Amino acid sequence: MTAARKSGTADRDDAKSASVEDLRPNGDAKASEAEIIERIYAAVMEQRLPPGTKLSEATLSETFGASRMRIRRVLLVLASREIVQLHSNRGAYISKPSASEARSIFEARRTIEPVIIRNAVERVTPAELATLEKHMAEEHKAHHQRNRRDAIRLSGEFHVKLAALGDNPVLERYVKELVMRTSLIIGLFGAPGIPNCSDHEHSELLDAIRAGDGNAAAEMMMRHLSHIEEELELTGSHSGKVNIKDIFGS
Amino acid sequence: MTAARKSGTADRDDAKSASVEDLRPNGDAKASEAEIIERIYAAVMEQRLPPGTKLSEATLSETFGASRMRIRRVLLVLASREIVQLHSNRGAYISKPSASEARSIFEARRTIEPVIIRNAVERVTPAELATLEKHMAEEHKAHHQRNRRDAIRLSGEFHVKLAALGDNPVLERYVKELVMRTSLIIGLFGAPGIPNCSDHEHSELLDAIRAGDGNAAAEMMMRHLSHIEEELELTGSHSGKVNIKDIFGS
DNA sequence: TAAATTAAGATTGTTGACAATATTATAGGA
DNA sequence: TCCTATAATATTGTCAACAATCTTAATTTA
Repeated sequence: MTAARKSGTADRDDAKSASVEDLRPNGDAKASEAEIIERIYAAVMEQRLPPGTKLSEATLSETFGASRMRIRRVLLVLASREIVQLHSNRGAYISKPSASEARSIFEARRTIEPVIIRNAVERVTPAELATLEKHMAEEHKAHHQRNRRDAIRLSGEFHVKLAALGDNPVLERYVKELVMRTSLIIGLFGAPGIPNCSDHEHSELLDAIRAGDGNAAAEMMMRHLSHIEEELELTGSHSGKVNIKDIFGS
Repeated sequence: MTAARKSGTADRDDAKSASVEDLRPNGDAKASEAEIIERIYAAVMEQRLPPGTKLSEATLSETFGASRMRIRRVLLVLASREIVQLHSNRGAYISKPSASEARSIFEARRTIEPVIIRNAVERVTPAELATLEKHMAEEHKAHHQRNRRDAIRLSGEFHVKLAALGDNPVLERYVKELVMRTSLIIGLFGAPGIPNCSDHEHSELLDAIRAGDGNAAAEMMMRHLSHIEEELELTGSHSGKVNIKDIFGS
């Protein structure tokens, strides 16, 4: 398995350093299907499972103490959410969104999230706002401590938590999926050093919500998402090179 | 099975008249997984499978000549799209969206579809426009011939075909799912006689596209979706009565 | 008669073994 | 030495039988 790195094709195989065992230090207790999905979600959000990582049934089965059939179902669900890609007779791999898909995903987010935050402004309770503020504090902390993993995860979760306040389960689900896929995109197209989602902008979003200004909040969200996209390198040429640097450069 | 109708609880059990065999006159040739899903999609779109219909594995297995395992996978995919609902140990049923879910779905459509049609206006080719016009002619015809099933299906498909022109596979997929669920909503909350999606408004949408006026198209789409929602009876009280009348009243 | 209990039947959930395919390792030839 | 062909291994796909659960029918009891 280690020898596979030597081939320098660069387009096809990467993300072989990461393995499924990274899902947790020791996972042996049998987990429910939803729990397994949630753990894989978390691993993707923290970029512990980079795009292209193979998820073999046997390994997952061991890791989670679940039968192969159950793993199979999990993989099918993840595939239907476009988090993993199923290759016939070849197994399941963490999705590698193309630059084109990335653009579609960001357009989708710019379409949906401003509407959600506008609803959230109207409906948010002081308690919910406090929760968001607490979340942002953690985010800030992780960012300053150079805790990359937590920072990435929390940054994404902020959008998911916000979406939960929009009182629309349908759009909420879409945002959750899109945030997840954005995490993959950042792994593929994000510059290594640069923070992908500045918590300062999250702070401004909260300001607008606190002020009860739906329009400002929606506009800020739009800008925020555009900024994230702009910091990526979606210019067609490379397709799977950047993240290799990322892996070795950290 | 026929005796089950006698119970008059009205909230729980309905849609027992429709059965899985309605999926096609005679389906025996073995179909691929995607084909099975597509056929069930079509049946839902034409309201041949009303909300609440049970999809038993054995019957589906026979109907499509597929093994039970394959049927199981199909049902899982449909469940992940929220077209069917899986009850543990009790089987799969065509989803019955609540009034609240219905409102969320329409809000989602009003969020997404105007953006898509705006993109479509910019990109549409004469050939694609001709296809849409042809589609609308069929729709018109079915409507005038009082061909309820085709009218319903074509009306939904119009939105799906339009979404395909938006050059955003992500949003396109969401629209497809939402249109499907809208079909279920109309089955549950739609008034029996009234047409649910006047083809005249589709015609106006095409006019705006033809004129290259993105704003007008987007606004028209917004109005159109609002009209569809307004023609439903989403006022909380009833939950599964209207469609019984629908079934018997036609 | 109606409600509750029990038994029979049908449906779903799960397991393990087997078949088909892909991947890797080995051997042979230019 | 490098490339090709072949064999061995590992992984995924499928099936059929079994277990668990729910639904329905029959039976009993108040």
